[in-house]
Amino acid sequence: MYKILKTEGRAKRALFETPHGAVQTPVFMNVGTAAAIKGGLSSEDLERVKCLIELSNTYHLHIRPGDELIRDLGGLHKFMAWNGPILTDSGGFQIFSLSRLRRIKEEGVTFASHVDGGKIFMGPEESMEIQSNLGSTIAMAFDECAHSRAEYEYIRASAGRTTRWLLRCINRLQELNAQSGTINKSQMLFGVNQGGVYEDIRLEQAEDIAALNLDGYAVGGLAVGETAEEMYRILDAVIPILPRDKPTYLMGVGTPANILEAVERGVDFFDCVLPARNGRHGHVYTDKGKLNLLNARYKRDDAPIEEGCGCPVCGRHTKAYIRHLFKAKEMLALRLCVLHNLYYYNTLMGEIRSALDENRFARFKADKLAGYKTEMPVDEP
RNA sequence: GGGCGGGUUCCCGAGCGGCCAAAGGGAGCAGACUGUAAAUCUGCCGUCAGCGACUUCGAAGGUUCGAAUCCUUCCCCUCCCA
Repeated sequence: MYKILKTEGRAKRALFETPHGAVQTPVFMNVGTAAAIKGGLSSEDLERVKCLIELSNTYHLHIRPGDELIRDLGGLHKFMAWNGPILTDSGGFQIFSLSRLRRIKEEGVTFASHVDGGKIFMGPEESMEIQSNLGSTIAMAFDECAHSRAEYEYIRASAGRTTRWLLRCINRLQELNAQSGTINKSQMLFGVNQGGVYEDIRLEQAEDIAALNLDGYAVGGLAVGETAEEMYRILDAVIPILPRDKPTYLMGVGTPANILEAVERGVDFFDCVLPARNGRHGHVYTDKGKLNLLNARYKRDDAPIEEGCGCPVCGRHTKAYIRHLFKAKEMLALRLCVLHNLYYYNTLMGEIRSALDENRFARFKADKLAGYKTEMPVDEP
């Protein structure tokens, strides 16, 4: 299922086979939380920007339109007309991001729906049932993504609970996969490492879940307030503990620089809202750094976002035009920038894979990072 | 020709003796955004190098310790009546 093709230091170049197609890693998962890429992209656009795997969210689809409805309509793949692999996030992140609207207990979490304020209970079993109804390729274990500034004792308790929840996820998903009527009977499960910025908690929790023979292992709770250096430190400590013969997934990360650093440390899967959100906000990625197309300096710039870029946008449109679209509040502006950014990310991953294939990743990474400092605005390394 | 209501900082628009460089929008400029409550949020936005000074509220005079706010004249705009 997961086959390492090449390694360079701790970096892995692998092939992950799924019932919905093979995924070449390292890979960036394109985030379509509510079964759509924000900015007005369709599943057809995902193909155009070379997306290899899409990510949707359990919590959002459970609230609207409802996972049972999606199951009745044939599952998420059919619903959104995307035949490639889909990973569904468990709803765990919402425990963190809807912090004022929830209560956490051992059984699970009670949320207030951000849509209508109604109470929603979700525990490991509920999350698995929802993800089973969605029929995604990979289900994520229901975890708690605590804030990195949380107290040690809280993080310790939270990480322990995440491990106990994982055991319940495994059991429930096994049952669901065995049921008749289940859309994807070979739905896979990734567990999540937690522990904030505390290495001892991280390591202990990682050892606990590493013993569970999951389909993959995620590192969660990073890029949520700590510095990039702390994040890399945690990765340095945790990744070696996780099974090397299983894919690893750094949840919610990150900037191109973050991804390069994490690949070097052995991460296979990434996902991040940045390319889509920044695109909607007029920020676009290039090999020279991130550009803010809203800036007045692009008013008369008749060059594409990036010279030589093969995306559906750069061959046709200029920065001046896209800036005008933003100023005129045309939704095309958002769409064009998201298309470019996703293409940029997916292409970056392709370049990373080629570099690993040819054993020149270290050099590639150094060159790329140096390039990001060329233009004025650059993401935090 | 008579009458009503008006002219406020780039635009719209509040203010109607001191707490007014002047509310609020818009535009403009810049910043933020990392498992998406996010086509969002924040800051700046008369001039000068300052929490200080200077120049502004159609124009010119005047009243007052003090005026965008009151008075006089003038210029312009809207609407109504002839």
